[in-house]
Amino acid sequence: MSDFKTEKEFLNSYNIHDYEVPLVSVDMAIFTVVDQALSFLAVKRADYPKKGKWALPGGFIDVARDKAIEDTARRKLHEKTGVDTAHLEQVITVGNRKRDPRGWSVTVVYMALVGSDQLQLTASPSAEVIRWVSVDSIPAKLKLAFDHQDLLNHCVDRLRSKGTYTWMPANLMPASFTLTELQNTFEIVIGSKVDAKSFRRRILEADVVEDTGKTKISGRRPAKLFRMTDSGRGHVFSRTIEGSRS
Amino acid sequence: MSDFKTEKEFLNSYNIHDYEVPLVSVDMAIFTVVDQALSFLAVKRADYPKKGKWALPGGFIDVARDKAIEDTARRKLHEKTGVDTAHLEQVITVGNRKRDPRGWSVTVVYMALVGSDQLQLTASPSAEVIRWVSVDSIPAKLKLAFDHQDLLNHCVDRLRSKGTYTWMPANLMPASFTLTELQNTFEIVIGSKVDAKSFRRRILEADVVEDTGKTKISGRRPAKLFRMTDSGRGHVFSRTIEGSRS
DNA sequence: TCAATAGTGTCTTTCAGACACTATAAA
DNA sequence: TTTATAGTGTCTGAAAGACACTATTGA
Repeated sequence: MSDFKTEKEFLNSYNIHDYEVPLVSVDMAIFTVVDQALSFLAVKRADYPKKGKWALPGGFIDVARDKAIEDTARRKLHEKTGVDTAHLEQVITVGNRKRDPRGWSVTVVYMALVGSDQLQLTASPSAEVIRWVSVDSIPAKLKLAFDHQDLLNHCVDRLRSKGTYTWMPANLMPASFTLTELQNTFEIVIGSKVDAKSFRRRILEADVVEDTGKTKISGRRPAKLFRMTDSGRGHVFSRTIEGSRS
Repeated sequence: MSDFKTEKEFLNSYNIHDYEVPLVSVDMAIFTVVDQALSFLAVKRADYPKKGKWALPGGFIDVARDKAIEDTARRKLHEKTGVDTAHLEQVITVGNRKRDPRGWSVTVVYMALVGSDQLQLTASPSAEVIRWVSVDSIPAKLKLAFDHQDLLNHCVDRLRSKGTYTWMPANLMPASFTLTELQNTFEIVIGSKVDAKSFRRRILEADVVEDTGKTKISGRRPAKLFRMTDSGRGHVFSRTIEGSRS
């Protein structure tokens, strides 16, 4: 390094373009439950590289527009789904020389959970095609570009794992829901059946839901409708729920 | 975007320096236990910006040398401590417009745990001054530059939290250790006393240590020396340990 | 009244907390 | 023989699993 006299002098002479720098992007795994299956949002790439291939939604940080990385994530989420408020969580950052043909590339991966009621898939400006895909049965045609399958797997693992000891999967629910519907969503997320009594005990004792006073009539006996409490939003249970022991 | 005919044509014309890109760095919270206190490694910055201020060790990705981000982290770890093998874990990525005076900056933060026996602080090439600092009592003179105190707090929180349900803190131990020493380290990490019987039961039933056959004579009754098992390396306990209930 | 779904009672199991106890060495 | 530290026996308590049970509706 040269020897500058002051910080100001140093900063005046500093130019990022004098250095070999990596690309930085944000990629997103946006989850919801569609037809009883945990699904993520896939987009067909409208531009090079990997034009026409399916991938996770994402893009570059707009240093003029985005104040912080999370803004980039929220912007992308809104562009694709029209949704603003949702559970948004940073999962991992992957960076290496190989993952993008344009060169050394870093991507910050976020996971978003959206309620299956609140989505209205917005056609993005670049007229990309967009669709929900079940995480367990991705058709051969939808093989994801770059290392996006790895990134997605990371997010799915995190979601499944947190599903056993946090309240997180509740963010996949609509504004009001029955406990059976909630249990069903948890089962889809963690991938195994859980006992109704244990599940209800856990939820009701944790103060994470409140009765709306309404009921839902669909099957035979009407079911009470609940909503999430604000206080429960980040709840972590003291033990994991595992499903059947045998 | 322009309309290229092929991916190759697109890539040939692509130049990262045509875009406004953020800086990308790696910062590290390197932990060990010194004098019964959880401590991290602080370095006195040898260059601008923030020359002369204390900070977390870190630096830019060397796109020529580092194949992947973790290589950058391992390189920094080795430069500062001379240690190669250690628990290394990505904690968070922070990126925003404000954190670095050079401009929009992203840092990928790693946490490393090193055994208090295996360190030999290497003077780094830029002749930085380096020292261990207790995380709970950082002297005013060592106020960290940039947002490094926030980054450190994130790492400490993660370590404390994982200390209650994983085997992670064992990576702070020397190659062999007594269960009392191990318990002591866990107590330092999680910040509360734990019951000896509960602790031993948990550890011994989890198959994460094995008897070395040797004993350590220091206090009165000699204590058995154990070592970590390889199989236990990533062990997650099924419940948290909390320390005293009252 | 029966089928189907909602919701409960209650016993067992697992593992942490509490704490009194025994064991083994040095001085 | 005392004292300090290592290490154990065993009871209690909290929360999950198992599963049989009751409740409420529509057909």
